[in-house]
Amino acid sequence: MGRWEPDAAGRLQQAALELFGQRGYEQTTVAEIAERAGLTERTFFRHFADKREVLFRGSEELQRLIVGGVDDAPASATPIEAIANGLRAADAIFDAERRPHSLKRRSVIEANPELQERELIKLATLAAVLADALRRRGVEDSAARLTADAGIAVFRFAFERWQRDADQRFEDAVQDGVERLRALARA
Amino acid sequence: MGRWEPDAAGRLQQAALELFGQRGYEQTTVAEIAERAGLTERTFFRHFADKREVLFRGSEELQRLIVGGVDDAPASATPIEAIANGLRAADAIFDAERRPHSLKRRSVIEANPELQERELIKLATLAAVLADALRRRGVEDSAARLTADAGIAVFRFAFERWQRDADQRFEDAVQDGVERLRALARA
DNA sequence: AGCCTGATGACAGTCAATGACATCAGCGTC
DNA sequence: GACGCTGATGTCATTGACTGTCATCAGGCT
Repeated sequence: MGRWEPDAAGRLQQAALELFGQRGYEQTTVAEIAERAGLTERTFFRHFADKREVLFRGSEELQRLIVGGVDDAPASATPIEAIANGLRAADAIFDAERRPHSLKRRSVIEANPELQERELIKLATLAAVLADALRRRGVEDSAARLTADAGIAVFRFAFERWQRDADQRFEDAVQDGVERLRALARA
Repeated sequence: MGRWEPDAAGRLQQAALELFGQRGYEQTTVAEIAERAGLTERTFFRHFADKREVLFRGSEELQRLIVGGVDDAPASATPIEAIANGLRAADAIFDAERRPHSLKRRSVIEANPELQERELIKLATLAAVLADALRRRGVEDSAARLTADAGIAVFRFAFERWQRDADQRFEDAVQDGVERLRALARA
């Protein structure tokens, strides 16, 4: 056993989510979060760049997973199919166990514009790396950007469905989202 | 003549833009901006909700203008045509005179993630009110949202073109953007 | 045993943001 | 023309996010 309790970042995230849920984001100070996690305020800022980031822990991993899924798509896949393949890979993260945590997180973010800003820039970053992944597959630049943006729309659709329906698999929600997008494009 | 120099908000915005351009956004304090404008820090926060907002002055007016243009579109216009009509109305704001200011502003925002976050949420808000405007025209909900998002893509395209080419009229850039979108949807 | 490393604590400092109260030119009112 | 009201501003105090710097110290390496 180590010198300190393990998983400091995880404890901070858990403490933050609980306090944000109880008192609200703005009414919770970083010092309070740190105290609940058995750490100091200074240590909080060693694990997270700012107060908001504690709610976006793991977003880099999600991004890696999705981009990896795009890269792994067969060469024969069309751009939107490659994106769908990437999004389906996120199924490994969005499992049933994670749902309660995800729902709490969502309600905190929805109650706070500052946090929505952060969420938007995370999605914009994801769009940018998805476009890069498509370009690596030989997709022309503007088509890559547009398809990546459409992929984000599908992601949001699927994520919302997965959160709403208890027994909706994320993978299937992605599939439905892509089909729905195709229908809209046809109309 | 009034008791104070006129247009306090405008002076603050001008001072902020100059200082951000010289020293950078983070290296400039609100007190410095206020001092250059001949005001106090406290007064800055009476005109702007936070330090970032000083760079987004007039975004409500832009929004009103665009939504007004959508509302004014003939009933026979398709959703995307109505959106285009709205975006063209922004031509009244994006004139040649405004370009230098707009370019400085852009370079400041591009250098700072915090400011990009704010820009993203402004665009998301615009998308939301555009979708509302379409629903008022009787467009079904999900189509309204999708078309509004597409409209934002056209806005970004047109804005970028208008900033790059000195003698590109914003109105024309919008038209090109819509045509380009149509071509992509056809492919 | 001695040294190094990396995660943490302690402490001081800056600056964004807010609340409370004071000021005072210009305005209309009587 | 004094009188009081209004609204934009100034002054002061405070909180809390974030940063820089140095100290601490268990565990691993030699």
